[in-house]
Amino acid sequence: MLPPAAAAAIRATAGSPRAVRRVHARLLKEGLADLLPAPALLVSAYARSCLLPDARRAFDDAPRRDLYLYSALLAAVSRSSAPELALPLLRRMLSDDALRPDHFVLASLASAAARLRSLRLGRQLHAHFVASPYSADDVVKSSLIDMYCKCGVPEDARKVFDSIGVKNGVVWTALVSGYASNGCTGEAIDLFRSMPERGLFAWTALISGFVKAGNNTGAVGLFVEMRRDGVRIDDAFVLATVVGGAAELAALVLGRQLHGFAITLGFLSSMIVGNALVDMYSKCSDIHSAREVFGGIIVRDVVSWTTILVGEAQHGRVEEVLALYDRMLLAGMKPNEVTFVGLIYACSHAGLVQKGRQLFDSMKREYGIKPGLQHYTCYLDLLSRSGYLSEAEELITTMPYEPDEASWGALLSACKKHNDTQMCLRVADNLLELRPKDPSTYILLSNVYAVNCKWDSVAKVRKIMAEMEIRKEPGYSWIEAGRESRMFHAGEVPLDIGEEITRFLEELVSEMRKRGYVPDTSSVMHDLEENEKEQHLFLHSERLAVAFGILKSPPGSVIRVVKNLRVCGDCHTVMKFISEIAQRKIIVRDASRFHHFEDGNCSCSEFW
DNA sequence: TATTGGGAGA
Repeated sequence: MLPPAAAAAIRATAGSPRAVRRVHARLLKEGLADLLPAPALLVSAYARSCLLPDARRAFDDAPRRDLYLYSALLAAVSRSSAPELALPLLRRMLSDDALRPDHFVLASLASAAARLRSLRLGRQLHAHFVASPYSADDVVKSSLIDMYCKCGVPEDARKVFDSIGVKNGVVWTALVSGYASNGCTGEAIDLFRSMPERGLFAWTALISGFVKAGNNTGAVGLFVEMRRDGVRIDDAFVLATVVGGAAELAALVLGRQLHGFAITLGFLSSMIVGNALVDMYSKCSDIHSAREVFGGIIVRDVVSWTTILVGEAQHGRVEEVLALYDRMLLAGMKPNEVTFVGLIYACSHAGLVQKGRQLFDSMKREYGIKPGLQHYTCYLDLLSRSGYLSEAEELITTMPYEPDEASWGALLSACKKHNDTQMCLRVADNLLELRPKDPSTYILLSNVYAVNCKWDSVAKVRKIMAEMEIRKEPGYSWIEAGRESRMFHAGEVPLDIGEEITRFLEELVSEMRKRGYVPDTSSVMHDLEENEKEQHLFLHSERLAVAFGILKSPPGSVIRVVKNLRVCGDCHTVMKFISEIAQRKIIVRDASRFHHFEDGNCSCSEFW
């Protein structure tokens, strides 16, 4: 038996990699490392220090594999970034060591199934659990509740919930969060209100569920209510969550208020709040404040670095992105798969083919990260945008993933841009076969076929659109004016100030024409006369919003607009003209990136 | 000896 003092020493290492290694070395030297329960304790200690490879090694070095050892490693694996590794471990446990899973093992496996979103595995575990001697265990039940919610079937979670006699806080919050994140707002609120005690944990679960379901306005409202209720904010999770909601809403005024609030509560140096604020400022087009907050985070992790890096990338600041990456490596930080999405994306939007190629290679070679479909799509975009069309086509057919709508779409826009007619038609046919979901893809396809006079294909595209009842999602844009935000819909002139806006836009257009503006109506899908098409463009929502902004804000201030779709080519041109004529900096966040318009130019260098 | 719920990046 391991002396109690030695067991206590292992437990006391609490998340410090150096301490675990030191204690492990001492145990080896004193010949205690194999005494039970040292192996299981070491596995857990390594796992708590985020040293999964070391935990695995400790597992492999153990003289005997028992349930304790398995449950320690399974708990670590199911919490890790690769929960799928729990499955081979389970098979090994069942066949090589002939061990039956107990409630500890079942709880961890259910949590792995939740993270893998594997309803099949989850249901199998549930069946096994019900037939096992542990079928009354509430910890496994809370894990199953979470699994059903994460797999999108909160009604099944409810059945497990109802089977629990005395419910603790974990059980309640698991289901509240599950209802909310699946968009079952009413159920979430009802359950929340019927909780015997509503602590910070429950509020955080509810609010984060709202944010996950995209109900950001609701989340902010709940946060206000929580404050009114006088709930003490002991930890920073809820702030990070609600700041994330403000980021999605692009609500800069609200975001600034939350920032001030974080300072008041003393969470300014908190990493998770800092990370959320960096993302919020970046999504609210205020990249300067994002940089400032990033500079103030004392202990930065890979998420902090990746957040600011992706922010700079979306704002088109390639030099900053590459400089940040160097600083990140110098600081000893290991980039992950998200970091590489940001890096390759930045290179793609700046046409840095060699640099992007080098990064794509180093991801696998130096960091052992297997490129995902998203990486291939970014890389494909980089090659094809920069004119390496045949290499891109070769890549799309040889890459280890089935190309999706985004991959073919990227290739199609590129060969359209580079006027490779034959390839355009080949790619378009492939894309059409996928029966894309995104209406803008059909617009692109229809344009490509129309330009090449493939009228039968144009007809086919239109027929599919009609069949699938695909209509282009209506465009809308919003802009913050004072404390509230104002929304503009394409083609709809607001009653109160519409006249003022249209008059102003007309003035702008006539000045633009003097400077050489010719409307580009190729993005208008409808069968209309040319002047009617121009009228359509004239009322695109971002123009209404920008005109409103210029009219209603102090001269010289920055105009920030958010749009739900991508800006069309013509609006992009118009924004450049307006920034020059009105002498205003205009920042538009569209569905894919940011455009900073200033003195007739855009930060995206025509890459979007 | 171990197990469950809320958090930040695409």
